[in-house]
Amino acid sequence: MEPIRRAALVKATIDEIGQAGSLDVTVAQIARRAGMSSALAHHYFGGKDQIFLAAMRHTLSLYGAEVRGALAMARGPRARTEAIIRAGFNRSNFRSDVIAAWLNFYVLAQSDDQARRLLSVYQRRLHSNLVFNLKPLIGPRAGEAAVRIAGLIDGLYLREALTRGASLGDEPTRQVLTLLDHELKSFGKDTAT
Amino acid sequence: MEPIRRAALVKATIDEIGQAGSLDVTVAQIARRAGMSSALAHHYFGGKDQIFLAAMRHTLSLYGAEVRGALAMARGPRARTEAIIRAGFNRSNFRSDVIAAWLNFYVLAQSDDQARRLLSVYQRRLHSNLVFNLKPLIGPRAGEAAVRIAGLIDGLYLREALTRGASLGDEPTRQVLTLLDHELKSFGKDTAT
DNA sequence: CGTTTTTAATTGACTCGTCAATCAACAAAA
DNA sequence: TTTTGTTGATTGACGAGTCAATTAAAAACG
Repeated sequence: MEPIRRAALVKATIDEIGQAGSLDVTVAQIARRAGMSSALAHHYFGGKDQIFLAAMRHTLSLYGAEVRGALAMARGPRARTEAIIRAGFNRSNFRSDVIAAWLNFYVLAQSDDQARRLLSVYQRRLHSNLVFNLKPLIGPRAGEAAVRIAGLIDGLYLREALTRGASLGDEPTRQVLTLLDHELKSFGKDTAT
Repeated sequence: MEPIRRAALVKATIDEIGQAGSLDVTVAQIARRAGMSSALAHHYFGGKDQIFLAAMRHTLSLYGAEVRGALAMARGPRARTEAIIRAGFNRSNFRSDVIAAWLNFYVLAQSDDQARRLLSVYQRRLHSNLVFNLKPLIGPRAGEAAVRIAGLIDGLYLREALTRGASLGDEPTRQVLTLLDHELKSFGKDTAT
């Protein structure tokens, strides 16, 4: 029973946060949505914070899986870089519950050490994935280029996530791919330090 | 008295949110920090939400003033673009209370219409400031370039804001300026479409 | 100028609701 | 009968918002 209940609670937590837009949801709401009493939620998770963290971990691990999946499909460094970029702007990342999870994750990361560590794991993974695939293309400039590409992914995701109604799909992806082209073309031009 | 009290409450709200990292602060806490009773806070603002919105507006208007100030100092489109970029990474924007304000602002913008509108005003202002100054430099490509520059500003700000300890100052600025160089240099290269 | 009336500022005490967490008790499987 | 799953009821604390009552300032009046 335990794993089933835990999974149901995690799912319910994500849904509830998505609907509220914030972490301001009660254990009772979560438990009700998961079809059990609030006492049981406490029994399995110990407290509200732990439920939240489990839900965050779950959302992040889904994103990680997506990136890994996209990477597995692509052949060659250029295609793999593109795959990483496209994964970030997948439709699934713009479901309102996923958006809510990320934004509240950022808020939480200010004060909660576990959240910050979790976040930095995913940031580092994105960065090193980019560097690994950019290196064969542009060599030592891969590091800096990766910072820009990752930054642009984050920034455009944020804008897109907060602009209701105007989400026309792959415009952000196009923008990042254009940046990628810039980075590739300008390779070797001014190698001054 | 009224304007003084309102200002004190706004200030106290920003400080309190900064310390908590979230909007999870009580009216009583805010009022105490502002040196008055919670009843008075309700008297002047009507409710918690309105206090929050006033605090957000205040933070955002400070940022707006900063950008305007930086713009006034700069001569020529290139320098003005640079000024906008530098303003975004000003030390003042990385005070913990300002970071907290922005992150919680994003969270609020998901569900609160006033917050979303306020946010989009500032996004549009940034965008049109960039376009206006990029146009003399790169013509019709200014629009797309502005999206990328603004996106990178947002993304790198986010990273920097959430990376405690590793804030070494002007690295994000450098990255965005490098992007700006890319955008300027690649003008006219592939004018396809 | 002194007195009365009006208005603004201010609060302590209170209401009503909510919520996290606990626990004792019940059910059901092993 | 021991372990696991489950809940209703309860507790203790806290918090937003209200209100009647108090003081202080200002305006109107004679």
